[in-house]
Amino acid sequence: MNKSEIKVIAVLERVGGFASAQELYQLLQRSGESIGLTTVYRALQSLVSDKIVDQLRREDGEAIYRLCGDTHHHHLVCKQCGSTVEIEGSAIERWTKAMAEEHGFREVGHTAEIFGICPNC
Amino acid sequence: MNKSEIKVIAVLERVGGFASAQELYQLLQRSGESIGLTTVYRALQSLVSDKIVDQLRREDGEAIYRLCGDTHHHHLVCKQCGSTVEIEGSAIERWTKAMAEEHGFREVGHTAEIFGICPNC
DNA sequence: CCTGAAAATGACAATCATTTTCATTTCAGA
DNA sequence: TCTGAAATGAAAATGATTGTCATTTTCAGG
Repeated sequence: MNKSEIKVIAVLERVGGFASAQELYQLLQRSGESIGLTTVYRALQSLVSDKIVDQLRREDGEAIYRLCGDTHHHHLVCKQCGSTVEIEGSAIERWTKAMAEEHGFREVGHTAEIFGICPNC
Repeated sequence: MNKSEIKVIAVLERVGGFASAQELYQLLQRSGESIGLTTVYRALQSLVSDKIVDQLRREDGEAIYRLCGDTHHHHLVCKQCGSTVEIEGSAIERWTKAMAEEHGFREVGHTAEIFGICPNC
């Protein structure tokens, strides 16, 4: 675990959810850290293979990362204005577990998002 | 529905599962079809938005496609080998509706996927 | 048959995330 | 202080996907 990895973990903590490598890089830049994009990618790879960070994919194929073991939440996203509401997802957790068990899958995770039009729009 | 889309559907039928745009393009070339890569991409986009084809992502971010079944389903995806199982998601449908109602959202849709390691891996 | 507008096509270039390369810097231990 | 391996990051390479645009095909109406 080197300095870069620690910096990356720190941003991920601040973010509190998923973020792409490019986003993390920009956040680090803005907060005055001197770190290159290449290094961010390398730190993320390393953290993923150490199972400290979870990696999955956005719909457009971009990789997104978050700290493992986060008690994560889900989002209700407005298609018009982009505002988001954090929502509770214990139903999803149960569904994930049930489906995984039914099909013999191990080490399961999931993604779930709801999008629509918010009351203000 | 134009000629290209029909060609693409035909290959997808032959493949019988997931394939990337590049793979489909090569298969079409090998079977003597005259079709450009751009056109394959366009046909796939169109088929996806018409819900004739399902699109999701390999672990490396490459998009893969296959013919839709007729029911709205979700996927259980193996992180290692990429094999997928269609799963039932009525719990998700209910959750989506409930959350949307609670927060006053209209015209809601959702995405949900479970990923893990399958019994064979 | 024509004919022209609209849709479809595909070669090529552009984009963008990610990876590779490689020269330089850091730093722990001798 | 010296030394070599690991870390760093700028820049180039890669590879999937998308955008551009000139050409071709389709086809309805004359």
